[in-house]
Amino acid sequence: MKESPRPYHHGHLREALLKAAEKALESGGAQTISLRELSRELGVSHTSPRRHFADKQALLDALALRGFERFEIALGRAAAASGDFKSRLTKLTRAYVNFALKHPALLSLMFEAKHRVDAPRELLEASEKAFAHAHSTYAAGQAAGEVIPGDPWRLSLVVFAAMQGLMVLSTNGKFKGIPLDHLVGEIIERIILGLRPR
Amino acid sequence: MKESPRPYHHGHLREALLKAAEKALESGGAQTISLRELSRELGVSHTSPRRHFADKQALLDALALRGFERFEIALGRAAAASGDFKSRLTKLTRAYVNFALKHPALLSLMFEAKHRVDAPRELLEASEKAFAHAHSTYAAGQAAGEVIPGDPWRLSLVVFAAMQGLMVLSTNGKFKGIPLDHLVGEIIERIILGLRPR
DNA sequence: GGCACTATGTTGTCAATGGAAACATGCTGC
DNA sequence: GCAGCATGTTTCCATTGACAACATAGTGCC
Repeated sequence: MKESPRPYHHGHLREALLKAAEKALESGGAQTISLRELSRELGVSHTSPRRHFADKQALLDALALRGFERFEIALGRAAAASGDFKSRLTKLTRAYVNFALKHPALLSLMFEAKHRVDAPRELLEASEKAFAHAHSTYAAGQAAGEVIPGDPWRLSLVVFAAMQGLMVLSTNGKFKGIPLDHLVGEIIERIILGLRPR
Repeated sequence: MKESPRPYHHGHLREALLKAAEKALESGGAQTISLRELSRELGVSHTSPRRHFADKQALLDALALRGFERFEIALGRAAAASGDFKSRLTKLTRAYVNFALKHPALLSLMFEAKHRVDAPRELLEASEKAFAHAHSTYAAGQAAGEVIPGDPWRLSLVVFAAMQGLMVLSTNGKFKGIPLDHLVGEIIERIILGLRPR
């Protein structure tokens, strides 16, 4: 039955919808995603998405959730590197920036979804999990005496906030014509100076 | 004719639309703004907004532009304060955070609008103008020998990026239960240490 | 082996929306 | 006082998200 011209059941509709939605997201923002448009692309009827997502928002939330999962993986890989605090923090930060540059619309969607008052708990948890990698990197830095004492969450906030803000303040991956990539090192340098015990 | 039950011309429709749109924005996000809904509230026909805004996006852009203008005023007032670099930077940063906490949805809209590929030039200029206050604060700090030399734009980026990120990473005005207000001083402290000549 | 159950997709329909065109009204400058 | 223009209205259309009722197919149970 797999080869019949059009099997009644799509088979992987949920996956296919998410994939198509992400493509649409990257190429035109969350606003431009239309359930009917997606259905048309996939050759299914315009209401079939409802079997998998109660709501358009539910689809967007699912997209955000997968975003956090991939984000977590990317940060996790970077955090696993060895080296001193500075080099580890740099790796982590670059992973962050790379993700943000590769999936700008997705990242926006992720944080927007997280900030909705009725954000699903799953989403908040996925976000926590991803940022936990920063927490552990800081804790290791503290253990090695390279970082002042204090709540690692609060310390890590400084760098991540700076990176996140970097994205928002920049235009088209650049700030005043300078590629973000070049700025990462500089910013980390400044911040680490403020974190070093003295 | 001003007192007739319903004058044919509204008189301040553009202003009224912007005002109503901003109210809707603050209470439900840009998504929830509907031109027809706004028209109904104002008691005009559902197509009248088109006389003032070619497009829904045009209305949102106008909203963003006014946001940048008010933002610029707030930062300008803070930047005008006297004192040493740290106190001036703190004032500036608090102005930023206050604005962000008071108008979260507007701030998102502002940066989103600025990032659109076809963002109107006006918007970019308004954004530049607002952030120029940071530039001048840094330049003054350098002149007084309180800040390391270097392009003030790049230096100011660190603090503003951190603040902007703080907003994005926080949830409901708090980070790990700590009000953002309390974090501002801490973050500035860390960053200034990295900016101080040594 | 057959039959109910359930998951998945479809058809038909609705109200709301953004947008466009043609028209109405009233202000303003000559 | 009138011609032209700015502003608002009416009417219409295609698209959209959502809903209900129905169709199809795969699964488990006897």
